[in-house]
Amino acid sequence: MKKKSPSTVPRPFDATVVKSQVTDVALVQRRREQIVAAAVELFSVQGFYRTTIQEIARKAGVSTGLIYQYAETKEDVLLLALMFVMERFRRELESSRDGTEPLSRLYAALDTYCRVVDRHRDAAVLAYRSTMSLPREYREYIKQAELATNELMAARIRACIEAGLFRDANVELLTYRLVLHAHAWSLKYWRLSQFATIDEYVDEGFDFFVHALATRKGKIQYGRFLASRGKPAPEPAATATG
Amino acid sequence: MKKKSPSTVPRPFDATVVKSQVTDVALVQRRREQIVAAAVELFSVQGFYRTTIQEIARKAGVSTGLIYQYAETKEDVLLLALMFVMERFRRELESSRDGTEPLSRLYAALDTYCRVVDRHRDAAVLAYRSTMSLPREYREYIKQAELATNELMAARIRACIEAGLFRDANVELLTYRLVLHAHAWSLKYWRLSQFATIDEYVDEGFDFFVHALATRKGKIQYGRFLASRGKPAPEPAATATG
Amino acid sequence: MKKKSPSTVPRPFDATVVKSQVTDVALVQRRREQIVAAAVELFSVQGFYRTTIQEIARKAGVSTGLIYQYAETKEDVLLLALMFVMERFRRELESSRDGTEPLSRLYAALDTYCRVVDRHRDAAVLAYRSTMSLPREYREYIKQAELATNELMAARIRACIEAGLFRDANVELLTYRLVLHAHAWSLKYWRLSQFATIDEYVDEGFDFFVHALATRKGKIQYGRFLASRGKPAPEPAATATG
Amino acid sequence: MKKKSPSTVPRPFDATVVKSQVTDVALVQRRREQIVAAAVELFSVQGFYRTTIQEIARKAGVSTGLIYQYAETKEDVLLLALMFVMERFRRELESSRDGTEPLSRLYAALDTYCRVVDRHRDAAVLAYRSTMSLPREYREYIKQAELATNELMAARIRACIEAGLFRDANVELLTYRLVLHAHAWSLKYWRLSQFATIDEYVDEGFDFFVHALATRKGKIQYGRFLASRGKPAPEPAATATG
DNA sequence: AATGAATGAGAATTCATTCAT
DNA sequence: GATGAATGAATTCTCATTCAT
Repeated sequence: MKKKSPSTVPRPFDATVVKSQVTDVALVQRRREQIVAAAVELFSVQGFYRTTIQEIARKAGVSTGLIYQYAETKEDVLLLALMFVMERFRRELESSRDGTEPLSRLYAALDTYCRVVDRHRDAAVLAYRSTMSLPREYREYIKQAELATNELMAARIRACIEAGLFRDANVELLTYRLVLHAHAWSLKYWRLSQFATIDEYVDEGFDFFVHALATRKGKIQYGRFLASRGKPAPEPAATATG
Repeated sequence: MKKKSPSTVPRPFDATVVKSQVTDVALVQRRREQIVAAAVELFSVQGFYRTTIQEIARKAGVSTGLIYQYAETKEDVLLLALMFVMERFRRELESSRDGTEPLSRLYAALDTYCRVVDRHRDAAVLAYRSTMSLPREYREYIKQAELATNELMAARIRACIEAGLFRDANVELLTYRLVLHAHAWSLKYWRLSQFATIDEYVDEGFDFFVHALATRKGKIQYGRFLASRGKPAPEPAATATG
Repeated sequence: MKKKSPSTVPRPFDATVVKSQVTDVALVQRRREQIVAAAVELFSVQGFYRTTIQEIARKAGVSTGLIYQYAETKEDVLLLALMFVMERFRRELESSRDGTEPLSRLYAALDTYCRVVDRHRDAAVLAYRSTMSLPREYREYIKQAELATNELMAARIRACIEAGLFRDANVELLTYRLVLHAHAWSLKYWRLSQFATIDEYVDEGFDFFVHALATRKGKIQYGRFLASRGKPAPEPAATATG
Repeated sequence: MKKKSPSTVPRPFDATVVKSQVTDVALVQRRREQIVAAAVELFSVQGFYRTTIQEIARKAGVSTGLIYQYAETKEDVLLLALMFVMERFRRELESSRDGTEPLSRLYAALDTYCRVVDRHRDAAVLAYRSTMSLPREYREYIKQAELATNELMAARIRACIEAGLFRDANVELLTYRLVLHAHAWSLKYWRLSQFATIDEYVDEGFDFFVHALATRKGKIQYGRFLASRGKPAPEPAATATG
């Protein structure tokens, strides 16, 4: 899923941590995509343990034996599936449209994250449910991948603080606040979707976040941001503080 | 765990939805406690599928056959275990010390919730990981139980709004915000615990929440609240808005 | 197969080295006999790897699962089978009729050994073929059992030397000479049986052994021994030396 | 390994009984040597069933597909391996230095045999362990090869008898006695090597054999033989008969 | 001729569930 | 009511063999 790094330390999303008996790199890539696509779908719907290798093979249109040429154990397939899911999240997040204004850039990140989660709700839940099914050592890869993804969000929060839009606070905790806002959409979709569309959910979350953190300067900027989106401008709470 | 309800609609935490071959109510209660205690521990550590009925029996000090006198399937045991966990959460939450000032009461609820989660981190994660292992019909029970518990939190948020301390907002979404703040402590403990103690985590979360929602009146009240706890009073953000 | 020894060091033929999930000692004994009887027959005819647990179960008249209640792995079943075979050899050897004259006693031992091997030729070959299929640690048990059995033979050789009937020599090597004489009957039965009956094979082997080792006194005694069996007395070779 | 015989009855060591898809005789010879060398080593160490065709291919530096161009089944590879082992034994035995004195010639044969076995202990054991893994029809080839090899030993025993050095006896049984003496060194190496070096083992075996069979003339000759080797001349037992 | 990816039948092992005692 | 031995369907993983390139 990534070209082999010359470094010997496996990086997040580096699928080479799973050994393959097949040597042709391009083929490995292609076959694993095939297998993982089937696996993600089945794992997401049925869970890891209720899904058999036979089912994955059938859905992927290959033989059971073939799967074991590209992964050593069923847990390996899970790891590849989780890596694939997280890699997709990170890639889509990375490509989120990039303005220059810190507040818009943060909004864009949250918006993208929530929409990716919304589009792949099953897959997002999968990560929560199945990490425990991995061998302990594999879980570290997943954690590293999570941290790497979080960093994309953290950088934008930091930019807001540095621009004097947000008061100083623990960026790590703030990051998890936003990340979990996105995740929660999949984890508690059955309930949250009764009260908000994904659009509203994103806006509400961002609004809440800004209200809690914005400096005076930040609030002004937020007003402009809302106006630029054709929104009713300064929110009640903002005025309540004035 | 509750006397049988005459109604045919099972209520949250009503363990009678799981059928038992044994008729003696008190005995059923006692035996199930024994079984569930073992199950919760094993499920929490190993997950549902990695845990066998034989193991549960051994740890509970009973025979495998006995378990099937008090539950019809392994999934039943999981349901009982999850109900037990959620019931414990609800009970502890219900008993959280009850002042009269709405802000303190809300703080107390969040504080209690976070501490229960902290004390039973494995069990808290269990609910996230294992719900999918339940038959679809059983999941409804769990959702109902979750909603019932959430209501305890929702009521206190509502009180703050009604007292004019918080601006008006969607209480359901706000509730999940606080609930997930508590849950996140177990879900992401490996990371969050690097940046905060449980004490700090609770305070930071509450502070964030109040900042985002408090009216002018609410802010004043919050200042008093902090003072009463011997805290440096108005937080930076509060002053930033002044 | 033996009552549990109070000692913690497992002794040869001590079947308790194989763990059983069933606790009832008598039942374990009975079931294992059932399983091992089937296993020995199948292993002997088809070899270890060509025999499946399913086949053993079917022939033993039990379910496949049951076998795994009494042995942890297929290799365990092999160990039990080999132990059973060696134990039977040792038991039959131990009970070989016991005269007082050293030479007759040695003859009786060789005779018994060869006849046991003859009666269970397949089983005897099994020990040679299948020891390598055992985990390395298990092979030690088999070696110990072999040594324990050999000792029965060694003692009788030693008695002949002490009685001045045999010249002094390395008893260990001599023991293997006789033991292999017996084993060879099963290993090379296809050929040896073309040239001798089991009766002739035993006599020829003993005669050869005595000729190679007997002192003058030993030869006289051997003549008496042959006479007592109604044999033509002093053999050609004996006279050839006179 | 031999030119094809016009006869339809395959002769021992005739590798053409195994069909090859490749027609170039020299190439078949070369490739099979490559494959068999790897196979013998792996079979010897791990046994037939624990060794995979893939492993053999890897060790031989060829592809798995190639092996199936030179052998039709895995059993074919085993047959080739066993033939190779026995052929090597026979060849080395055949080339054992050839004096004129019958006793020395017999000694040379035993000595050579034991040393070949010692040098290739694993391979020697392989023949015992794996013959059963062959299809019934193939076992005949192995038996024929064994007989052909034995004949080299038998001829020398016969020479001793014809020279009046040994008393008359069943040459077939005597041959197996010597052959098994050599084989035992590999079969029971773990024990025998505790009591003798290979040098001592050969001498002890020959001495035992001569003592059991030598006529008066043979004993004199044996004394000379020992002297020629710088040994203490007539052994105790020899004098005991004088 | 050589390669090595693909196949799929087969085997060991597990474990929820039953049931005779 | 309690026990725990027995069952056998289900699942993961292996590997001899084939075949397109």
